[in-house]
Amino acid sequence: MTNSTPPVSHSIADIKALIHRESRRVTSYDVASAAGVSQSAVSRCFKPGASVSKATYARVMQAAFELDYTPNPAARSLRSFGARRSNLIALVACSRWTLHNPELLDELSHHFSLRGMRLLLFPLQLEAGVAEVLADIWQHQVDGAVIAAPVAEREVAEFERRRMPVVLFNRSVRDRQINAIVCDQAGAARILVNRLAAAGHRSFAMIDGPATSSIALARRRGVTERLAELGLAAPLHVSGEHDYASGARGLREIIDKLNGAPDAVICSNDLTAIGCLDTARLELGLQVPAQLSITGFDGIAQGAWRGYQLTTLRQPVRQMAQATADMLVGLIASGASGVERRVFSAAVVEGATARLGPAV
Amino acid sequence: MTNSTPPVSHSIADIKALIHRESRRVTSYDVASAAGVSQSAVSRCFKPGASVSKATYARVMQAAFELDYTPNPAARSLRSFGARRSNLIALVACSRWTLHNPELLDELSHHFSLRGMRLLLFPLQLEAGVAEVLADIWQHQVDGAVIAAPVAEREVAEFERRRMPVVLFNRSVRDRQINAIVCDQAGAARILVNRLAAAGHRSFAMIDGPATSSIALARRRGVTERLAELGLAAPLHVSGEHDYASGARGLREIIDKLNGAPDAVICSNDLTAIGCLDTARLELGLQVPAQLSITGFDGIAQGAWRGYQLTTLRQPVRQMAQATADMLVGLIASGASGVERRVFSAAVVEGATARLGPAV
DNA sequence: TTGTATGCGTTATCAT
DNA sequence: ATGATAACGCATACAA
Repeated sequence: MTNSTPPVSHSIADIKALIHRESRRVTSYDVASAAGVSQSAVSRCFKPGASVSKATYARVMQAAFELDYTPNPAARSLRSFGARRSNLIALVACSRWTLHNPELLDELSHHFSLRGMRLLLFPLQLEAGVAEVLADIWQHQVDGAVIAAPVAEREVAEFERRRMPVVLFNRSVRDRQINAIVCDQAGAARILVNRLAAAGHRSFAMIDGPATSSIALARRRGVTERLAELGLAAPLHVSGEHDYASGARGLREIIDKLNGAPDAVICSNDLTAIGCLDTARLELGLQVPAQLSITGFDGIAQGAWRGYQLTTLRQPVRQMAQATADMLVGLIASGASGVERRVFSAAVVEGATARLGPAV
Repeated sequence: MTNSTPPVSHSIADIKALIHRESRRVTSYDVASAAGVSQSAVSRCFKPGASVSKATYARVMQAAFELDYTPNPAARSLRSFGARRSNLIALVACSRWTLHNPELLDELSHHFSLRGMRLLLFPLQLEAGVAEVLADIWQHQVDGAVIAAPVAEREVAEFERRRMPVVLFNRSVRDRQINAIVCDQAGAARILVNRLAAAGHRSFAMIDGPATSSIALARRRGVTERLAELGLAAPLHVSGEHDYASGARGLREIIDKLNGAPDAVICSNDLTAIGCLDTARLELGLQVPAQLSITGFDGIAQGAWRGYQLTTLRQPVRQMAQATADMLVGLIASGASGVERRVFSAAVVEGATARLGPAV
């Protein structure tokens, strides 16, 4: 009895040489040839739960390993109709918000990773609209999208027409119900105003965020409405861009217009608040919070730095990110179209830059 | 005379209905049918520089627009041999470094966008290796990869075998030449030491970065070697993780071990330096830079905040990011395998947290 | 369990 | 300039 190789199989070396000569990638046919089986057998070995004999499976996997074979996802997604998933999620976000919230990107990619999906980045200029990247998103055949940027009703309709699942992160669209994970900005703002008012603050100023930001809008609305309800004077609004410089510029403008400092400056985000705080203490020599209370929104890491201990409203970013991943993955898996909106609450971080009264 | 439709073309509405009924995506055949041309004609209209008549082009594009047609990239990449591009770039990076460098992500995605490529995120735990995401990278058929994380020689070999272009960002691999964009960390460290020594500092301590970080290693090496060359005592090294807390912990450990403050603490990055600075001033009541000089590395935005004005070494991140995109796109386009290494220099940011002598 | 044959949507080649 | 047709690599229905 002599040793014999399987009838049709070629040697690994020969196949590698062939592939190299033709300068192409390894295909399932190559693996089949190396393992002495048919191409469909190889395909089955890579499909979880297919019916393959132990022996065949072992031979195929061995050959696949030696040839560095990976199924071509393009061909795979081309073939299977229902399952043509790219496992790609588009993340459309304004650089500012996303990048100054390391936690967000971190947590989002983590939770999507756990489900075998990866984030494809579509960064926008500060508060630019998603319109400019829409075409690109279609091109890349993503399975779904997370949008943390201003969206118009028209654009949401586009996603719907193409049946692409979308979850809005901390954004909303006028006149349209859409899946979203949000933090109750207005509610948080109201609580903040309550506690500032309870501590005796009477004159307020606010450094706003970008005009196109629905987050900034909601924060402003919450502040303004609650102050009115409490019978306090409307706050002085100055514009800002949610960055450090806006805080410095904003405070100077406020003091200029009021001919002095108000009791409290509510900043539309933490970065602005930090800029405001530095200017108040270091440039204007104001005692914070003794002479002037300064608050932010977000709860970014820098706010907790020893020199700041910013009084702010912390959004549960990690939970929100997880909820976003959960929701989007669910939508992709089920193909469902029911609209859901999950609202999280911000928590007051007492910090040391504002005098706060007791919670009501 | 009755109204008549063109011979072969069907109405947009009919086609849309058909597609909806069969619950599938729009294909070039649909567009062809709507425009009354062949499928090849449609294909040509989407290929830049193909020969199509004005009239045909217009009709096809109109139909494509009305049907929301986008060429299927899977099918496209399946067919074209040389040009089977996914237009995807893998960005493998440690969350810490990437996320605390908004500029990096910003600039990288910007420059790749200009060339029609998008970043696919493969974030790693702090200083984890790329091994764990390798399989995922192959799966996604990216055109190339930017790696800003620790890589082993073995892993680089994998990329080479699969002929996937790679550019290392601010990293290097032992015993292997590989395309890279780097900043001369050791050189920068030497310059820093020169200027600190010139200002009279004699006793040095250093808060290191993660042991696996080649950046941290290079910085430490530069500091140590230059101090030795100048005949000064070796610095006290304490470990750190390139974060804010490490700076605070590190300084306490240094003072504990030395029974007092050294002349200068060189921190392995800005975040650490800021933590160190806050602790020195606010917890220990030290005068910086009068009693103690503190320096960082990187040149992050927060270091320039009014309260810090950190003395540091600024890496030209934007230029480096652009160079990275240039190099990787070049490698992908040419298929070349020549190894290139572009080295940038860091610039001293004088700041206000260290006494510096004149540049030599 | 295994192999054969077919189609996914596109681009490229070749006629016309 | 345009249309027919052959791949591309894989998954699957079906036959064996």
